[in-house]
Amino acid sequence: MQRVLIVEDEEHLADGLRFNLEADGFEVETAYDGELALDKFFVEKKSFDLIVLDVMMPRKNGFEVARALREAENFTPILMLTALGSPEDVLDGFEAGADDYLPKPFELSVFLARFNALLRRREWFARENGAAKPARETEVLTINGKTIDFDNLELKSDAETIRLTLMEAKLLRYLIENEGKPVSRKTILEEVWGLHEDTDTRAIDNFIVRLRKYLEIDPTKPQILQTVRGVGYRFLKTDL
Amino acid sequence: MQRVLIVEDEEHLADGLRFNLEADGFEVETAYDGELALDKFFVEKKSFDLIVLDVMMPRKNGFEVARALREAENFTPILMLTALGSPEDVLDGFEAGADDYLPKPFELSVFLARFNALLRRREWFARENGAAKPARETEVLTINGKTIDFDNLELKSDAETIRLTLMEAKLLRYLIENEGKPVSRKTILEEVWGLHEDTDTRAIDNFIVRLRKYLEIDPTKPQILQTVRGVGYRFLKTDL
DNA sequence: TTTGACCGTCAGGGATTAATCAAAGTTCGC
DNA sequence: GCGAACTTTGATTAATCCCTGACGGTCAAA
Repeated sequence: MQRVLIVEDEEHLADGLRFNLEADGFEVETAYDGELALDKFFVEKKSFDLIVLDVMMPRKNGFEVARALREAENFTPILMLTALGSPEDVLDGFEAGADDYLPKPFELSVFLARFNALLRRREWFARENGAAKPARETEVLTINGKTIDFDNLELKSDAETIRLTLMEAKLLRYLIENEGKPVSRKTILEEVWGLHEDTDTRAIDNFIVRLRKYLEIDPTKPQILQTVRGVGYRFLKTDL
Repeated sequence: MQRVLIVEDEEHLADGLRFNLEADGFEVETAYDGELALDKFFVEKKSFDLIVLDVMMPRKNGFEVARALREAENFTPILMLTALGSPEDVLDGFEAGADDYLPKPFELSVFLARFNALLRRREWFARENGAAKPARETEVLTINGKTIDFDNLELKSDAETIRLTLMEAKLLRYLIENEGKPVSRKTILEEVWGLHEDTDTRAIDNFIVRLRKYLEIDPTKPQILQTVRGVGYRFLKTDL
């Protein structure tokens, strides 16, 4: 169970947040001013997964609390909560060590979204750091007995394995993503080549020819990479 | 140097952000729509420390890009940037996998604060976790009759024993860990050399040449350490 | 059937990227 | 500091991609 500390002097708001977070399965503690908050860490030696921290409080404000924690090498994620919404205040918050800064009043749903985003960031960093590298999601598609593997930039059949070049892969990938839908030459140039100018080129045709040789049973009778005259091309998945 | 990807179709805004981030010492790449952004990851095999992601873009919007990345187990922090500021839109953004959500128009200073907060979060998690690295399994691999022994940095065949240098071993191990998958030069420089800058160097090539001489039956026709033009290299295990 | 727009195809060249190798630089132990 | 082992640089050569542009074929409307 994840542990959360709410530091907020408005009891009503603190209780409201506690209620909602507990409903979501969090273990919640509250502190009604900055001094009490710091005591949780430095006197009671507690630790939390996240701190919800108000700025304007008696005795020690949120900025001071955040700074004190960071100075003490405590890097618990902080979601700062305050009525001060000017850019200067926001900057102060981040500068003090906040991870997010949410001006009051706020929608509960938005609060929860930001709250959860902060928590999930930890999970994600942990996964990124590769402790567990689960089986690689190989993004594959099979056409005419050929397996398209964008992860490895290759196209395998029983007989052979063809290596796709960068442009081949980009184009094919784009067409597949728009499967069934005709895509105009102009759009392809923009999306795949990044060309926004209106150039007359046979470049696309060339790649289509090559991709057809790779994929089609009979390249002269395209089933999968169809020409849509006057428009462009379309990828059509006939089987699986 | 930290690497940032800006995905934004308004060229003016993208250029402005690039200018400011580069001034702060970041290495910036831009993509002008969602498709091009995904290509950076899935085709060019690049990696970034942070993504600045616009929502409203042609062809593939920011929500879709974010979802696609998270589904592919890519957990690069995302700072979402958009004109859509209603609570529903914010929720959509976080639900798609964003780490922060900043409505346009925004003050540059606020953008930079949130941007930096996201990056520093990684540092902080790393510090929290100490140096918890998973124990390395001593795996022995045999290629073309040569046994690779990373423990002793040796490469044994019947005839001889080749001693691997540190860099040779690091590079080889990294390629083997990504067996079958092309790894970009940039990624190799980051993961093996620890260089985050964009240097033009032939250092990798040199080691590839050497490793090929060690491992390949015919170094002029690489079977195991293949070149993937425009991307980098890939280790391919042909037999056991 | 004619006509013009559109598409398929291919050879060749330009541009980019990689391989190679020698030489210089770096690091480390002694 | 010296020398050996290791790594990187830089210039040159080689490879490969991708685009250009021409030509011929095909399609559909008049």
